Amino acid sequence: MAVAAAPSARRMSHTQFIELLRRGGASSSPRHGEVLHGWALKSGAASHAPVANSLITFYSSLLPRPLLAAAFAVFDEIPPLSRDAASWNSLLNPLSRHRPLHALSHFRSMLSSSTVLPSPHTFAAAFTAAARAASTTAGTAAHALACKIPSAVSNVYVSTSLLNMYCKLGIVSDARRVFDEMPQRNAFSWSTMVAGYAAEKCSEEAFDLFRLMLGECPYEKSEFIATAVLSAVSVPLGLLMGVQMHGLVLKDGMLDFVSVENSLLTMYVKAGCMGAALHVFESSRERNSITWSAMITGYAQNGEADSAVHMFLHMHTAGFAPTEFTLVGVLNSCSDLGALAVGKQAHGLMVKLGFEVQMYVKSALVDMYAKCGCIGDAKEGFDQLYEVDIVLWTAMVAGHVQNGEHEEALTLYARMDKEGIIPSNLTIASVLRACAGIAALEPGKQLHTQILKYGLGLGAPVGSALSTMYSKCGNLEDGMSVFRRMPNRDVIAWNSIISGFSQNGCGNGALDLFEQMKMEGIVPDHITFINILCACSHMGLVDRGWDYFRSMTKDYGLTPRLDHYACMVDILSRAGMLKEAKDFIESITIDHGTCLWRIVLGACRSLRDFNVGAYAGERLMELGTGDSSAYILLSNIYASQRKWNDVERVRHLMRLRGVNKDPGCSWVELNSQVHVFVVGEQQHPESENINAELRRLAKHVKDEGYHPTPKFSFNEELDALAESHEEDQLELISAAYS
DNA sequence: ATAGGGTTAG
Repeated sequence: MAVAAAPSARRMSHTQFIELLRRGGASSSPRHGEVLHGWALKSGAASHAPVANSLITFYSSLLPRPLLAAAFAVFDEIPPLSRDAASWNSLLNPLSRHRPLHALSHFRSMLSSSTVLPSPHTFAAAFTAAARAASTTAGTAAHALACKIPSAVSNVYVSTSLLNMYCKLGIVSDARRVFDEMPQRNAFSWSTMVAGYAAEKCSEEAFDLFRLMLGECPYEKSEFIATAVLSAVSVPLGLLMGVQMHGLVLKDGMLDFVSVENSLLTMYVKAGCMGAALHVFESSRERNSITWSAMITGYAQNGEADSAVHMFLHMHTAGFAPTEFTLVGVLNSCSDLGALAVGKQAHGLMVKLGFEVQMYVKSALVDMYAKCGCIGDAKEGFDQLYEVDIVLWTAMVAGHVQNGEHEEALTLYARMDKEGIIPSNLTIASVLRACAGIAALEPGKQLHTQILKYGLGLGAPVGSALSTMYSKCGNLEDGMSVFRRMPNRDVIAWNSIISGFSQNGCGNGALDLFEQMKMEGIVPDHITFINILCACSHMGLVDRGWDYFRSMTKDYGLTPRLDHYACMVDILSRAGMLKEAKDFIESITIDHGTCLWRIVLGACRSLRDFNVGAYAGERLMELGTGDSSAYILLSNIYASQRKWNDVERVRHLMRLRGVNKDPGCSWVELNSQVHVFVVGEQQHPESENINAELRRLAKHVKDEGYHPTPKFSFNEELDALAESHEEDQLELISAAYS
């Protein structure tokens, strides 16, 4: 190393020293500085401010990690009276980036040192520190001080830093005031202000400011401002502005920047336009891991989980290593799809790449195992953790809820509570869903008091979950009163209350609420239409059902999903329009599996329509359904027509496919004791008394004039099994005991 | 002589 040659070093001037120190830049080895540092100490040059300041800068700009401790040591070695403003500033600047709180105390020491005055550089760094430390107090104090020094606030560097500070503190109105009062602006100032709007999701302000810039100083546009505007308009309703931005960046050749392309792609993802996103993706000249992540999480978040998984595999083939974002995206999709195999593959990659330690990646993993039904694996991952954070607790609780293990979710929550873990709003929402799932009003009310205790308020998702809990417990009035008190009612909140009305037999109320929702400017989504169509089904409103079904696509651009088709089939079937239901199903182009035919078959049973019934049943046989009741219903239809060959064929098919009927089961909780009843079993110690009481009730019902519809079955045993699927339990009881 | 603003997109 030429630097270390002592004789020449001894004769070195300070200027030469600084030049040598700067030579390698940030990529120098620490050793390079240490040698020069040693010389500076020996020769006494280290007490000269310019030399020491350069050393501080050297140490603190080393990559990949600055040596802040060494920089501090150099600062401490300068005799206090020899320290100039640059000595303080050269340390303050890196601290503001890497140790913002430390930077703030360094700034205070500088102010009280009384040997130097703060310079514009000082304020630029102090504002950055306050921004990074998220300290509004320190930031506004520094701003007040800077106002006393005219040269500071008029400086474009300083005022841009101040602007950035207010943006990062989330006080965008003050940021705009700083921006408007700036004597001079450059590309940084414009993009910082727009990024501030973007962070607050002020799409229109960001877009307008960008257009203002294009008019005033088009030469200042940069890829940074383009990405900032695109990020600002990346909201569900930002598509119109987003498309205009697409035109602008295309015209300006900005798409050569992969960052701009990625932002554009993300804009389409957030607008739910995966087709357009895919188009951008496919026509991109350059891709990086962010491009892939954006597509994968985009598919995951837009409910196209299989495309997400496909994209993930495609990424792998293209030779890109997964990132934590792609893994989380693919894990979330595996959760939705129940795709355990791919999920395990992602788990393997996670371990290999060392992402497993990141809390939110691990949460996604636990969540995936929980939702794929491997609650044991989920629990294992969960229990292995040294310190479980609230996100993971919530993932586990939500996993139980998702798996239908509502009691387990409540138990886990009780454990959390006992261990003194403070729940988040998401935890509470999940536990409320568990309560709603089992109509557990008491625990639900206790959660309501906890919401008050922790001051969680009725925002998303707590308010909606609470309202749903009350409605599902049959307490529609409380559901409605929670809904009324929610500060911001989003589409989910409206969906909750609409489904509450619909499920509690208030179909008209549900439809009124739907109109009210639209008047308040809330855009209905897929779920809204499921609720509305269900309400129509309950009320037998065929024409209105069709109107809503069409409106969904025509007015809101929503593609009907299986659930919507199922609701329509249900509406037609309940109204006795079985032929229409059949034709409707056969006009559907999406894969609808077995559920639509099963609805028709069920309806044919109560409407005694054997032709459509047999037709639907045969479709189910072709599809190889594993639903035992379908075999029983079809065989009963043939039996009632005395088509014994067909009866035998269906029953043979059922045996051949190993389809078994899970016996119907119900349970009642009484004084904290759960009593279980299984069809065909007399296990309960009080069976005899219970049966006697049922016989008495059935007789009473009969005496009151209720006569159950005669069944068309020939096989009572099979029919009783099919019956246990149906809602009308009373019919079974009276048939069995009359 | 030495010290300065924004690291965007998942």
